[in-house]
Amino acid sequence: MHAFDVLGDPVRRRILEIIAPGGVTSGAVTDVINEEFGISQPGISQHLRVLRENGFATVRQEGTRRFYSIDPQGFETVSDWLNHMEQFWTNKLAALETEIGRGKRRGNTTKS
Amino acid sequence: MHAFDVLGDPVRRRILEIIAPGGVTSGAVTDVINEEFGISQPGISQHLRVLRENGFATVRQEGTRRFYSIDPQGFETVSDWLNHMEQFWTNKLAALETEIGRGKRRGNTTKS
DNA sequence: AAATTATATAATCGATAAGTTATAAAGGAG
DNA sequence: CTCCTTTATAACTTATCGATTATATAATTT
Repeated sequence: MHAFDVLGDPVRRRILEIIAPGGVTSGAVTDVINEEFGISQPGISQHLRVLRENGFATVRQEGTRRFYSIDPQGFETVSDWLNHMEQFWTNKLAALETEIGRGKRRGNTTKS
Repeated sequence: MHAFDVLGDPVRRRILEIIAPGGVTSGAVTDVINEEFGISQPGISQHLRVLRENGFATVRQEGTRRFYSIDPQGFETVSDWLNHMEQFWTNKLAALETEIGRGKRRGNTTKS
């Protein structure tokens, strides 16, 4: 499974947000995800597995608990590809914003 | 379909690379993708549609040809989320690199 | 007008991902 | 040792995605 596919799932993106501070137990993740998405413990465990196996999460086991943290590895792949493409879309975006900033401003809220 | 899912497909990522310079015809895209992935014209057309409908590509029609270019919009979504998460994984990455740079390799537990 | 070129859409099919329920494994508590 | 707790895995089902073939649309050429 490609790194982008891993991030394609909203549950997995949410899990990454939850474990971002680091050292979050599987159970804590399960509580939040179950509350927000209504999916079962095994379903969540499988998402955690996907994150592990694709270098987005690391685990530290302590007794019966498993503490999850973000693994930067997985992010590198997506970051690298985006950086590779970035010159193209950021140029376009910058050009677009300049255009807007010049002639046709109406209700502009941002100072620059 | 979420922006990350759009980028999850290798064919679509390749198409974006191809149209990155801008003003590339559907036919030109088809030639390259067909050569590299061996998939048919309709298959490629459908990928172009996904890119269009999700704000990753724009089209300019001229006669019977359609010229594709990158639309920065789609990238913004993924970029925003990654920036939102970035502090967590870049900190970790930086820490990791510093550690390696100092030659602290004792107790190495990387899975590789 | 008919044929050709360029591209998109429709219908369909097979693979796979994401969920479910049921169960296993393994560490503490009583 | 037996019973919870915590987490993971297995087996299965269903929905969705990506491909194919066939066809439509629309501009251009003959």
